[in-house]
Amino acid sequence: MSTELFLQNEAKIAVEKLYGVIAEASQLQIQKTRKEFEGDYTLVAFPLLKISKKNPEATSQEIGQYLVDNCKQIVRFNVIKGFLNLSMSNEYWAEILTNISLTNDYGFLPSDASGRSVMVEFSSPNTNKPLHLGHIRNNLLGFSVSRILEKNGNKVKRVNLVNDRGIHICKSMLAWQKFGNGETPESAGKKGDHLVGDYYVRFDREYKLQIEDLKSKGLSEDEAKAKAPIMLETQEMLRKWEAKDPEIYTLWERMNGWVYNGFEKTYNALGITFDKTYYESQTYLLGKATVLEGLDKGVFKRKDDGSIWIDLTNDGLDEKILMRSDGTSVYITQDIGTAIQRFDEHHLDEHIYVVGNEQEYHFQVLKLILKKLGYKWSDNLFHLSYGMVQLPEGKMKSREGTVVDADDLVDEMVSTAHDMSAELGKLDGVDSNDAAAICQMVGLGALKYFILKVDPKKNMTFNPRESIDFNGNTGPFIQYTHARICSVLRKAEELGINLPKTISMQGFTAPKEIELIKLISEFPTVVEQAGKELSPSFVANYAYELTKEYNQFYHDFPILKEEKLDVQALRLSLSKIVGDTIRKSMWLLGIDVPEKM
RNA sequence: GGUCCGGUAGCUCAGUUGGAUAGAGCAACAGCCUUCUAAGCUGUGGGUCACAGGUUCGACUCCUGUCCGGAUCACCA
Repeated sequence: MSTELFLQNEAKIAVEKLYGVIAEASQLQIQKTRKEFEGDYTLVAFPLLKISKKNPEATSQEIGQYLVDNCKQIVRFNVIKGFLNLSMSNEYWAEILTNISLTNDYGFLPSDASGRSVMVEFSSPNTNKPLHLGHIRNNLLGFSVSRILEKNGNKVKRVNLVNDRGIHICKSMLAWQKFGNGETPESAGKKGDHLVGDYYVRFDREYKLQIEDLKSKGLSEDEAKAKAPIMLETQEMLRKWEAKDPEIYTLWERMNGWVYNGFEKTYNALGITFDKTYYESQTYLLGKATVLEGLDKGVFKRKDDGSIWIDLTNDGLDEKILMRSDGTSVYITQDIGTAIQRFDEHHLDEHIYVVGNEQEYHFQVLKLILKKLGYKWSDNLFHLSYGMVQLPEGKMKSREGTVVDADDLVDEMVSTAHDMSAELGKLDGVDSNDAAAICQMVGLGALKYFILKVDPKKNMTFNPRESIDFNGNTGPFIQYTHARICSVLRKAEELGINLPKTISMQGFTAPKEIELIKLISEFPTVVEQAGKELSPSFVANYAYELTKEYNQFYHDFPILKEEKLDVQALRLSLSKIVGDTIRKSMWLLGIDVPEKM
């Protein structure tokens, strides 16, 4: 039980004994005491005035006195205005710390604890261009949220839905066919996803030229766009693909294969894995039967041209098309089918889609349609909608070449980590393999932390130069502190100093130690909160706060050099547990921590 | 135009059932390594929490309106 809950209970008893009224939980507000006042936790008196019928000071005074007299864990109190500040006993904190050190994976629940099964879909790349900064946010969020949900006691399945078909895929195929001269990733010395991306850009260039050409011949913009020969050819290619034309199909498989090899490298570099990968080419026909069923049930209606629609105007939305007049399906048709299939096959309790906020409307519609079709689980579909990543100059635009490429960015972060480590002399005498591993960890740590510390739903600005920071509120700062702690623990072992089994209250010498225990004891609540809100930023900000607090402690107090043994024991235990908590927090973010750096 | 999201220090961000004098980092300046890792620690300066009303003992937080920015409302995905 957290200290907040404990105190809330004690305060409830106090209020009942003193005033004969059982207070509501909402009237018993416990919060951490602000640093400038003495005390650990604070009871806010204002909501209780109606019960006590006394002024804030008198009410606080009475409750404080009662608690000190009747609760051995509370040893002191002071009242400032309407705030009752309570101090817990050293024995209480020693016991908390002992319990934490004896608890396996403190703050983490086993994955069957909730009995719930959750699917998280994220990444969902197109196979016509390489991953960029926007995908990085998506991948990091999806992966971290999966881990957070797992440690909240859920069974989690990470899935990727690859958009491997459609007109945009044909564009890069056609451009390669026309202008590629048989170029391959090997012959070009390029990652496959980058090579294919180049042809996607090439298509666009060609397309624009043809549009201009047609316009100069008197066609309107729209006509030119529709009649450009290269576009007509692409549409023809898509028809052939759908008819499984052998030549087109082979080309498609070949080029997608290049892209998958490229993606795999990027995922590996980022440390991202999936339990299952779905391909749209295998799922895009799903949902059609459901749409026809819905038509029979009268949930949908058919227009004169044969297209099928749902009218959502009564729900504050618009009309939405579900099947084209030629009988082909649109994007949402597939999502309807996929969702039904996944809930049937995997007995899911929840499904989370990690997709950018530009698709909020889409998921709103999807949930509503499934609800109208009678699927009760539609309430358990969540769109984890995250904001855009912008550059200082504004939005990234692939056509203007302002996108930040994922591979380039990772490389740049790692090489900066390398430069900085070398400059600081951190790599002196370190084995070159170890050094490379450390720089990898640090560079990626900087990038991942930078992105995950921001509330997912907010847009964020990424400055390629300034964002590569390794001091202050950054991943490397947290990693560094972990390495420091490891160093202390190594030294302790060398000196034959063992970690104590239980912590003695005599060891407390400073409020800083209690401050640290307080923070560590909040870890389970942080994990829970992050899971509830699907927000890794809670964990990131917590890790930073804990780290900062520990560094102050480390700076001000000797650990191994402390001569009083019970004090030394406490500080060593505390260091160990802080290190563990940092590592676990960072693990939840998908960030590795080094033992040396 | 309708709907949704955001606006907090020069910059990047915290601030969660409404609580005390709104916090960090970066950048700037000034200190601290014969002592467990200085990628650290300490200090200084920096704010009309977009604006105006309202609710209340108390509002960055809740409500209404206005302004600004973004997203979205395709027989695209």
